[in-house]
Amino acid sequence: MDTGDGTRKAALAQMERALDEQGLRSTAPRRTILRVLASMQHPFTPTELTEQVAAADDSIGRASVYRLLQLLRSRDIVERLHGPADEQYLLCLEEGHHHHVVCEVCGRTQSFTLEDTDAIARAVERLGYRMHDHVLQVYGCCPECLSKQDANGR
Amino acid sequence: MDTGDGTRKAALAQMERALDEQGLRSTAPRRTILRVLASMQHPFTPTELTEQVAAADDSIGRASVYRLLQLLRSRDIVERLHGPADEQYLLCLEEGHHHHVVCEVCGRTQSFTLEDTDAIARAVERLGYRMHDHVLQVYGCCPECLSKQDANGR
DNA sequence: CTCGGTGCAAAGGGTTTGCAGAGAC
DNA sequence: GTCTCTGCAAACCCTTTGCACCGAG
Repeated sequence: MDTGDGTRKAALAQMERALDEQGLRSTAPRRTILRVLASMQHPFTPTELTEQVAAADDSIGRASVYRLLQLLRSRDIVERLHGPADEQYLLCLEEGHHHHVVCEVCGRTQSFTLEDTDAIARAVERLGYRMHDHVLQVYGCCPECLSKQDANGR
Repeated sequence: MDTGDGTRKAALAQMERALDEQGLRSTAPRRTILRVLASMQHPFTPTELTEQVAAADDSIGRASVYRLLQLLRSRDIVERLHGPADEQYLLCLEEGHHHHVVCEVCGRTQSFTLEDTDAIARAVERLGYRMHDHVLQVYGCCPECLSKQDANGR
C-alpha cells in the first residue's frame, strides 16, 4: 500500500478529522495522545500507551488516555488485536477491515487482505453455519528480520 | 467428526490422562473441575467456570480453578478464544489444532478445519513475511438457529 | 456562557499469590 | 513421610468512575 510513515500521518489526520466531524473537542491532551498513538510502530497495550503518553507529557492522566481509547474504539479508529501467545490483547490503528501480520521478532505489523475470505465461509457452510464475521491474525517474521537471520548464518 | 457428547467424554478422558501422565495428582477438586469443564457446551469465561464449579461443590476455592486452568492451558488442553465483539476472551477445550465457529445466537461452538491454510500463508508471503502461526475465528449462526429464524418468518 | 473534557484519587473486579494445613502416592 | 495441592484471604493490577475544575467553541 504505502510507506509506514505515510500511513501514520494519514492515520493521525484521520483521527483528527474524526474528532472534528463528530463534534468532539480538540484539546491539548487529546492532540498529544493522538500524536503518540500515530507514532506507535507496533500493536501496543493500553499500559504501553499510557506510559508513552506520560513520557510525552506527564500531566496527562491515565483516565484521559483510556477515555480517548474507548472513544476511538467505538469509532473503529483503534482496533483490538489478540496477542500470539496468551493473555494480552493489543491495539492497533488502521483504516478499513483487513487482517494483520505481526512480526514476532520486531513487532512490526502490517495489514493484508485475503483474496478469498470465501474459503472460510465455505468451510463453515459445509457444517451448516452461516458466517457473519471473522477474526484472522497471523504471526510470523517480516522480510527484514528474515534477511537479518539469513545474514547471521541461518 | 463425532457427536458433541462423545467429544466431551473424550475430552474428559484426555484431561484425566494428561494429569496422570505428567505426574500430577488426581484430587477430588480437580476431578470435579474437570467434570464441569468437560460439560461446558460453549466457550466460557473463567468466571463462569468458577461459578459452575462452586455450584457443583462450593468448598472448592476460586484459586484452584484458576490454577488448574493455567495448567491445562500450558498443556494446550484448554484454549483461549476471543469474543466476537470486544473484551472477553473465552475458553474452550478441544484436541488438536483447528478453528472455531461460534454461533452468535446460542453460543454453540464447533471446530472446523480449513482446507488450505496455505492461502493465508501465501497472502503474507506475497508481502515477504513468513507465517509461523495464526488465529482464525468465525462468528455466525449455527444450523439450528438458522432454521428457527426461518421458521419465525425471519 | 455552556458543556464536554480533564486530573486526581478512590473504587471495581478479575486473577494471582502467600501461607499453613490436608491428602495423594 | 514427602511433596503437591488446597482454601482462604490478602495482594495486585489494569480499568473505570466520581467529582470539582477548566477551557473549547
